[in-house]
Amino acid sequence: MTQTTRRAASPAASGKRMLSEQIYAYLRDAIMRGTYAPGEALKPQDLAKEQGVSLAVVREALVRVAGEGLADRLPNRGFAVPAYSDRRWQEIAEARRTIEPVVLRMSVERGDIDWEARVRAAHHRLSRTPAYGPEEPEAGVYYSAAWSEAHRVFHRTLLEGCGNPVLLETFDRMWTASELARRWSAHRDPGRAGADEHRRLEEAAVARDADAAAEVLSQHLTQTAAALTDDPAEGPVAGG
Amino acid sequence: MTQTTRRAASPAASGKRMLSEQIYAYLRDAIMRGTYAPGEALKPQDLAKEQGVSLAVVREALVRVAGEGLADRLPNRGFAVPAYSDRRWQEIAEARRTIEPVVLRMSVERGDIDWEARVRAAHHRLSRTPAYGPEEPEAGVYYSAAWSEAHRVFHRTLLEGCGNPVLLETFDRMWTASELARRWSAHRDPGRAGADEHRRLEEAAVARDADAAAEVLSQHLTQTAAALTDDPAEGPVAGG
DNA sequence: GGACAGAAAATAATCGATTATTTATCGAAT
DNA sequence: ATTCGATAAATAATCGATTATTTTCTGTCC
Repeated sequence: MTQTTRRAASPAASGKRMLSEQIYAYLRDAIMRGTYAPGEALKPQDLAKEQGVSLAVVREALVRVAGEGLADRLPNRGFAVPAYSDRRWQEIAEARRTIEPVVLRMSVERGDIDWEARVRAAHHRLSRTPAYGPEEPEAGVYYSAAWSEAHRVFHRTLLEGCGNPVLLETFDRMWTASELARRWSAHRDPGRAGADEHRRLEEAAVARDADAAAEVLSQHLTQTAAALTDDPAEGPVAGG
Repeated sequence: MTQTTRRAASPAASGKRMLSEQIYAYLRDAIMRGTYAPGEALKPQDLAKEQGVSLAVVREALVRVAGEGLADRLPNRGFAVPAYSDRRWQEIAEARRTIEPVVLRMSVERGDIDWEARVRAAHHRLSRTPAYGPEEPEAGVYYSAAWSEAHRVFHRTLLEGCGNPVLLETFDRMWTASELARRWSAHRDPGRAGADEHRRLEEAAVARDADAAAEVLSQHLTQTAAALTDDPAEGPVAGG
């Protein structure tokens, strides 16, 4: 609490030294990592004591988290980790299948050399990052944090050629929802990632084959969804 | 302040009697209506005194509003009405052109009879609602609140046949951003609405002509963007 | 006359405590 | 034994005040 002129307590905290920001980041990360079970109540008092801050900052962080869809809010009943149904996950997956191929097509048509280079770099990093790090095998954690981030960056980079921040914000939102829902999906598949599809995505992108890229992405997303809904043996695809 | 057991102060306030909710609704409406100039600071103290509540509730409302993109937030510098550039508006318009026709196609292919009926109802209401009500001619207000709402409902209803809440949330978000950016766009066009295009949209939808519907919507959005960027004389289209 | 340092004012961020609502507990009546 | 109702505990929502940061207003020095 008494943060009298505390400077850069968190690592690499250059510009933002706002207490609520830290708590927000903590909550977001904790929920995404599966620290709290779905449906579990997020009690401001417990969090405040646990994090050593006042109720106000916890509350502000919770409001932000809820605004992003990472927490449900019931009037006079507080906040809770959202309990995504399989149906919900399918809706998110369908939304991604609907939007991302179109954006990817735009990206391939517009992206410049720098974009191509970044796609190559992102794919390289993804392909060389082990999906399962030597991390502690907590419940609900299926991929290393490094791989999850590399995965996200690759998919985002693919779309960044479109040059439209609004569309990229839409991607970010859906990716977050997708990752959260996937974590708690009933039929989650801890199988290996779709490395081959990622490779084909990269190739189609730098080859400027918009149709092929869009098609591969569409299949990739479809298989991902199928792998989580049906029997895992059917589609050994895990990536998003 | 002293809200000792205040019951249903606001009209039709049945379920939600949360102070922060009211302030949130007020702020959202005020910003969308253009009550505050773009770039203007939203000072919690002033708002708190003005609305008769404490800082905490104003702060919570501001955090929510900022999360929706209806306010900018600068660390240690408070909140402010976002100052959208024309470039920003074009990005939003492009995002809508990219996504909405695809969703409309899906909607036309999936919508049931009930959806058809609601499309007809929404269009009827829109076509019979005067765009310019006898409201006080405040600065920045170009359409009556009733018409704006009917307009939004019509466009949303067109897409609701898709049956995917995630895609509809995306629409809601973009519509909000679009309306806000349009209000403060440099080249705003107070001309009459694209009533004819709305009629053609309705026809194509209930006729189950997905291609035509998507094409008309794409043109509609393109013309709307063009009308605000170029000389207003070029494209006398105002609707979204 | 302009730039700079320092004090003063304004505003943002945070805190501790109060009030209101919901949830849990317990006992009486059927 | 179960349901209903009142009380007690827990938790959410709100408030008033405190602390920290930024901005504004000086007056001085060059």
